[in-house]
Amino acid sequence: MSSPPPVERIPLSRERIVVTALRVIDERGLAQLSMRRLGAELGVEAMSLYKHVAGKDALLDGVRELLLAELETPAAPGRDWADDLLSLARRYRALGRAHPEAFGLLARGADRAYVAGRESAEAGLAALRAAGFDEETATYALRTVVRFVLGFSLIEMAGEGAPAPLAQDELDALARDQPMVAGLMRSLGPGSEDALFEFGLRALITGIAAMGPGG
Amino acid sequence: MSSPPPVERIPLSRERIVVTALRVIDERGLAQLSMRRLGAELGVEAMSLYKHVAGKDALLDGVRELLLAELETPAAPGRDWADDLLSLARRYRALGRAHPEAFGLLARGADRAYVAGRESAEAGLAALRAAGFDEETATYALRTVVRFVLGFSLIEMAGEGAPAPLAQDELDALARDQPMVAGLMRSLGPGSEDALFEFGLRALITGIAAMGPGG
DNA sequence: ACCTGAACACCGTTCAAGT
DNA sequence: ACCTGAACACCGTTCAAGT
Repeated sequence: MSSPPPVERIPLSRERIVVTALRVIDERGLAQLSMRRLGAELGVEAMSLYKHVAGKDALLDGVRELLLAELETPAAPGRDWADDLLSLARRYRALGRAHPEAFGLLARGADRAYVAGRESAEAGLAALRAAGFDEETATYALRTVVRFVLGFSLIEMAGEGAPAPLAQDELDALARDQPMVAGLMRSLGPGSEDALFEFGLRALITGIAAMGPGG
Repeated sequence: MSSPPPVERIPLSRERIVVTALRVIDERGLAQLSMRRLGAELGVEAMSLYKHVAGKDALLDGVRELLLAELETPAAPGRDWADDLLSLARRYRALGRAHPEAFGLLARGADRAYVAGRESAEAGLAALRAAGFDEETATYALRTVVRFVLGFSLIEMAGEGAPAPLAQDELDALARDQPMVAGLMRSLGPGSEDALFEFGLRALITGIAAMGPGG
């Protein structure tokens, strides 16, 4: 009876810490995440976090896992292997668009993406084998698509808002000496990312098809 | 006569600072580069650097330019557009292998790569146009290859030495539920990067060829 | 058991002062 | 003109002390 009312404060836990870290990154940017700020966000001193995560690197490992957990949706099986790979690639890029500030974390330890997306990956490999690809070619095909989309998105998300800050004299020299490159530079910018992604993905799938049993 | 012997000390300059910064990154890693350490390396207090570079971000801009300047070699024209694109891609990846620690800087402001590699880029575009590709398709083809190789290398260089630190229980679950993905995981590692790169590049070129006038 | 305060060894950057 | 010293507002992390 004389004890105080139940405290509002939810106890710290690794999960609460990691979820809050991702939210801070989403809202303020990766560079703004510090142990001290994260502690403040949780109503706690920074030093308390160390009871639940080994350090900042371990915290970022947790954020990466959380991110990749979002990748896997109950992927409906596609009509064929090409459909499966297109779907996997597009869901990957959508993850980047949902968390552009955090996406850079996925550059390191990219192999964990296969565990996170294991159901989609298994379906993709099965579809490739069913179409007559041998094990090695099927493996390379899937790894190539994953590498492409991860690399593509990393650069896209890192580029955010820095289109082409070239000095005027550089642009003039370019227009004089390499006019086609100058034309290409003008086409750069966020507006062309969707088309570029689909172009590259289509080229890759076409090229992979040519390496299969029928190619 | 009474003046001291000419000082050994070379005066600071933006170029000396940037060149030294790249050396520090190459030798000790990007995370180890600080204004204070760089000053020490140059025999100067950190604060003196601010007379020559606006800040750490401007310094890293300079390092990126220095890096990209290495990309351009007097590229002998290839036999055809596919040859030109293959050569550009391989020189890009070689740059990554030469400076794995610094390569991550190229994720941001990736468009500057076209200026740095402008001679190769112009040659590639010219070869595509000569083969009958229209301007838009030629532009997308070149941009796709550049994006692919930059993204591929970024992930490769960021991965350095972290093959697949999966826990045993994760591996067991994977072998049970997604055996093909488990097989794929075993194939990961630095030893397969060359083959993966060539596979992806070949697929991409094949797919691009199929989008050209003869496809 | 869980959280805190103080401390350590660092950061990037500014600015008045020295030479 | 060029460099420095001291300072400011931060970092990640450790550890003895508090509750």
